[in-house]
Amino acid sequence: MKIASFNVNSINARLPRILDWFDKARPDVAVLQEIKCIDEKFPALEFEDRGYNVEVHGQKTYNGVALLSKYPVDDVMRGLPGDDEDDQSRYIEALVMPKDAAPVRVGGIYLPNGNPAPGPKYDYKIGWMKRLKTRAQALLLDEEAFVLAGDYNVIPQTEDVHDPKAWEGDALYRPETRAAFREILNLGLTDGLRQADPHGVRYTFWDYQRGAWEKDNGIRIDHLLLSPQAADRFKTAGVDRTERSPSGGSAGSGVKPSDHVPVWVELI
DNA sequence: ATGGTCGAGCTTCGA
Repeated sequence: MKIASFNVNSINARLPRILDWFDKARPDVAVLQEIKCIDEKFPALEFEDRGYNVEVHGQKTYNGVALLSKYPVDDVMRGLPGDDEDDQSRYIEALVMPKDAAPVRVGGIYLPNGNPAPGPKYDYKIGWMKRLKTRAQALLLDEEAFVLAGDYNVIPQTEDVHDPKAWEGDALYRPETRAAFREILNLGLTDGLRQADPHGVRYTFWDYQRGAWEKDNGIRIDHLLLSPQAADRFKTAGVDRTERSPSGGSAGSGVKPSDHVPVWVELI
């Protein structure tokens, strides 16, 4: 069972290229971030044609997440609990029920960027991370397999950034940010990409500016966190780096890439 | 050398 996460930076700006990736990668479940559209403008038919059940938590212009599953889903939750004032569409969760395997709960995450830091946007980010920790704690009590996948906007470790000095003080790399991420991991979750390749440099994002892709000036900010029951079913995980190439894809050639690439984990 | 790039939707903001 393959579970993928992809920050698409607008689903409608590069739909052919994204569909081309789906046809190649064939994830059983995918969570998408920064779809940048309301529910009604999400191209659901194109995914339903490929056999996916489509759940969307959209928003005009900014943010927006979706969860696509080849298997039936239940218990769909839109929005991260813990703050009734939060109207940003950054979280979607569902129980995925494969035919021949135990269910897996999948959470799709678009964690706030938080810049400039310090400031209100950074406070929102740290508050959101505390709410995510609370959600993870609640899910752990059920002792079921779950995967929290998405754009965490967190660079966990020094080896996850090309130039650590350049990122000092940034909301993605501040000590408080990394500590909040470690708190979530230390509940007992497994970082899927790290599990697949403990010492590998695997960036998932390259800025559009300053020739970051050409110079491989990347950062690792997209992550797949597994509950103990999901980690017991871990097979492998990876990063589809070629999707960042300007000419990547076949049906999608000529369509500009997202600034993120897909990440995925395979469970038994 | 203090620039440079995207996307949505409107002439700016967020990343």
